[in-house]
Formats: sequence, C-alpha cells, structure tokens
Amino acid sequence: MSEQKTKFAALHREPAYLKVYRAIEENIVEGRLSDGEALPIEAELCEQFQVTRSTVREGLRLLEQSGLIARGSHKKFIVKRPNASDVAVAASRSLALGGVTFNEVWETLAIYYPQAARLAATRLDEESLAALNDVWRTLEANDDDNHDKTVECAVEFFQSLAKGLDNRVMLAMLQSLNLMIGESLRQVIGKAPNARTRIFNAQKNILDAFSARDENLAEEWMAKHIADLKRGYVVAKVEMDKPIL
Amino acid sequence: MSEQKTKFAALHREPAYLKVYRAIEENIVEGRLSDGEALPIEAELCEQFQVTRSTVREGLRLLEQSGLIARGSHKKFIVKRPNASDVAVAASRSLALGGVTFNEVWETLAIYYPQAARLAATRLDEESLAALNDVWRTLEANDDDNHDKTVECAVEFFQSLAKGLDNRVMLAMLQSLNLMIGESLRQVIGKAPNARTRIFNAQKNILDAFSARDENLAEEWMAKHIADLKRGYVVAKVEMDKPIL
DNA sequence: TATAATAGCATTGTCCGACAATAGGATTAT
DNA sequence: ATAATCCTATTGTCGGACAATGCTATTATA
Repeated sequence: MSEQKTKFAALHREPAYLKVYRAIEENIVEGRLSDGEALPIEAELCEQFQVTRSTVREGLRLLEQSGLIARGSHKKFIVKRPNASDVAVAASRSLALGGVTFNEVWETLAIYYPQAARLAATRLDEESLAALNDVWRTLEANDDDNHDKTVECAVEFFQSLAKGLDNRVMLAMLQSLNLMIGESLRQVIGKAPNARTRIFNAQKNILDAFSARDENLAEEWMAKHIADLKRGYVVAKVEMDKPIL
Repeated sequence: MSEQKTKFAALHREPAYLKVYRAIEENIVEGRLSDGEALPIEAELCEQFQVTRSTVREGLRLLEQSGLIARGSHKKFIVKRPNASDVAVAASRSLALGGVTFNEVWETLAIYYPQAARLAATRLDEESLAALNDVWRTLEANDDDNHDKTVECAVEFFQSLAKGLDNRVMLAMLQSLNLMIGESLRQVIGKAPNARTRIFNAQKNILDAFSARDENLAEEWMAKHIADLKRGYVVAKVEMDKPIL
C-alpha cells in the first residue's frame, strides 16, 4: 500500500528571493503600492522580510526585469506600471527567439493590419495624420540604397499608425508586430528591387485614404501593401517557412 | 562657452550584474548558446566574468525573469527559448496592470477575432475542431450559477481556437487577449442575465460554421458573439472606460 | 546479480560583514 | 544668489562561510 500513503499537498519550497519577489509583486498588483511610489531601501526590506541584502537584491532583480519597478534616482526604486512598449519589446524578442517564421508574421499582419487601417481612417486625429505624413516624407527623402533607413521609416509608419489608434491593447500588439516587421524586412530589403519606391507608394495611398476618412479604401490599400510585402519576400527568394532570426 | 565643452559620449556605467546579464543574453540571442544547453555553474561564471557569486546570481535572476533560462535540474540552468504562452501571460498582466479599459479590450477583440474566425474556418484540423467541441460541451454541462466555470469555459473556447490556428505570432497575441477576456468577463458574468446560455449559443453557431468550413459565416457569428459580449457589459452596467482590474 | 540503502559530493541558497563608489543634500565660500 | 565643498545615506561589489538538497557512486541486502 505504499502508494496509498496519505499524500500531503506538495509544499513548494520556494527560495526566499522568490518570496520577496512575490510579496512585493502582490503589493503592487493589489494596489497597495501605487504607481510612482518609492520602495523602501534595501536595508529596510531586509528588516521587514528578515533576510539578508543579497536575498533582497535577488528579489529586486526579478522585479526589475519584470518591469514592475525601475530606478527612480540613484537611490530608491519606484513602482512602475509597465507600459505597452515594454510589453511589445519583450514579446517580440521572445517570439523572434522562439523561431517564428516569415509566414507566421506575414499572416498575422495580413489579418490584423487591414482592420487596424479601417479603424485608423475614422479615428486618427489631425496630429497623428501629421505625424504619419512626416514619416512618409522622410521615406520620400531617403536614398534608395540606404536600406537601413528605409526599413526604419517603413516601421515608423506602422508605429505612428498604431499610436494613433488610441488603444493600449492594440498598441501593444501592433508594436510587437512592428518590431517583427522590421526584423523580417531587414532581411529582404536589399534583395527586393524598388523596395523603397513600392513601400513609398503604398503608404502614400494609405495616407490619402486616412485623410479622406475613407475606411474601405484604407483597408483596401493596407491589404495591398501587406500583399506587396509578401511579394517582396517571394522576389527576394526568401523561404517563407524560415525563422526571421 | 561652458556649454560648448567637448561632449564625450555619455558612458553608461552599468552595474556588473547587468553586464553579466547582457553577456549571457547576447550569447543566447546570437545562438552561441542553444536551446536546452546547460549554463556553467555559478562558480565557473564567477571565474569567467571575474565577479563574485552575489553579482553573478543577480545577473542570473535577470535572465530567469526574462525567461531566457530555467532551472533544468536542481543544479544547472538551461537555456530556454521563450514560448508563446510565457509571452502572453507577461503581456496581458502588464497591460492589465497598466490600467487598460474594458473598451480597449473589447475593441481589440472586435477587430481581431472575426478575422481569426475566418482563418479558423479554413484552417482548423479535425483534432482542433474536436477539442473545441469538447470545450463547448463542458460549457453546456455547466451550471448556470457557476460563474467561474462559465468564464473558464468561455476563455478555453477562445484558447482552443487560437491554438488551432497554427501560427505562433497569432497565438501569442490571441492568448494575451484571451486572458484579458477572462479578466473582464469575470467582472460582469454575475450581473449579466443568461450569460451562460448566450455564450453557449453563440459558440455553437461559430462551431457549426467552422465545421461547415464556411468562413463568412464564421466571421459573422464571431462578430455577433463579440457584439453580444459588449451588450453583456452594458446590461451589467459596467462603465466601459473603467480599467478591467 | 539486481535492488535498496547509504554515504559522499557538488552546487545552490542564504547569511554575515565589510568597503568602495556615488548621487543628493547640507554647508560653506564666493 | 550662486558656486564649490564636504557629508552621508544608499547602492554595488566583494569574500568567505555554512546549511540544504539533490545527484552519484558505493556499499549492503535480497
């Protein structure tokens, strides 16, 4: 009957530094520590948790990396509610490292961005439109052979669009998509002929549709833009099933 | 002329633990340390970086939290490429903590999920369809008053859908959306009459459309499902501009 | 011989105490 | 009032120490 011995709940003996992390995390999540508030100094945390500084510091590193705290000044950590950009960077890096393929990225663009464009046509305010226009003009002024800059501008266009949607959830998702667009574009931009001009024209059409507040047109041109990106991959003879990194 | 003093590049003196982090991170990103490979033991890292264990350990905590390494056995960290789920959990938590509103979540659902449903109609394999059916039956068998279980099933339906799309980028995004659906549903489920039945019927229709491989119908029913979710919020008198947490 | 118990060992987790570096505040000098 | 200086609190790093804990190899047992 040895396997029928009363089973106690497997008590998860966590290291102390994890407990420190969880304790502080919980206080932040539950709102007992609010945004911008300063954390006690290390010595005080030692006192409260009854552990040594090394242990507290390991816990702080965990909090730091998870984006829940940040250095306020030289001394003092302050509580920080993570913003969309932080999320996006972490997410896209993880995905890229995870070996996602050109195809996965492109497919996501294809179903997501045309709808985002539709929303943008009705929602972007004048300021956002102006920002988009600026980005587009920068691309116009760019040299055909400056591939890095072309990629940067192309991505920046999508970034400005995402920011203008005034929705943090979408922003986080689109931003991480944008970073992956950048990664994948970088790999083909040199091999796709007329890349800059094609991007330039596509974004011009999208921009016009936005200005005209024509959501159908915006969706249509965005879909074409995305399709053209794929064509770029094909022309550049990029294997779509290959990881973008 | 004091402001014209030759400006040197602001040299960012990083703490040593950050350098340790970056050094190892770089090795992982560049692929010199591949997935599953074991990290040297702490003592050896101390030797290589010429720092003490405390410092190395702080760096390891950063790597740990960023998901790049994980405990393999009792001893030894192994390199780990983060997967979509990890990303999603971190992302959604951050967003929720950031105070995103019901409206932001719902709006994102509304433009994203109908398209995802359209894709699902053509792509889901028999296995995924079966899984969806199971989830749906669990919801059917559920008690009207067991709100927690209802939410769980509803979210699980979306989860199964996302998994079946066979695209890790979409999966990561939809998963983090799903977690937020769960959060927001939990807050209204008790106050919305007939919630379970309405969700149940909507998912039935979506499921049928999937089985029939009818993408237009799938999109249409999904759109209705999402719209109905919003109606639930309104009926429950939830302020759409309120944070979901 | 095969399996179970034991002992040893390597490695991590935690503690302690110390000191250097530095940013920010207080104080003094201009 | 502004600038230069000192002071001090706090972080970053060090080194050493020991306990806890699984792994591994050895020994004991059937």
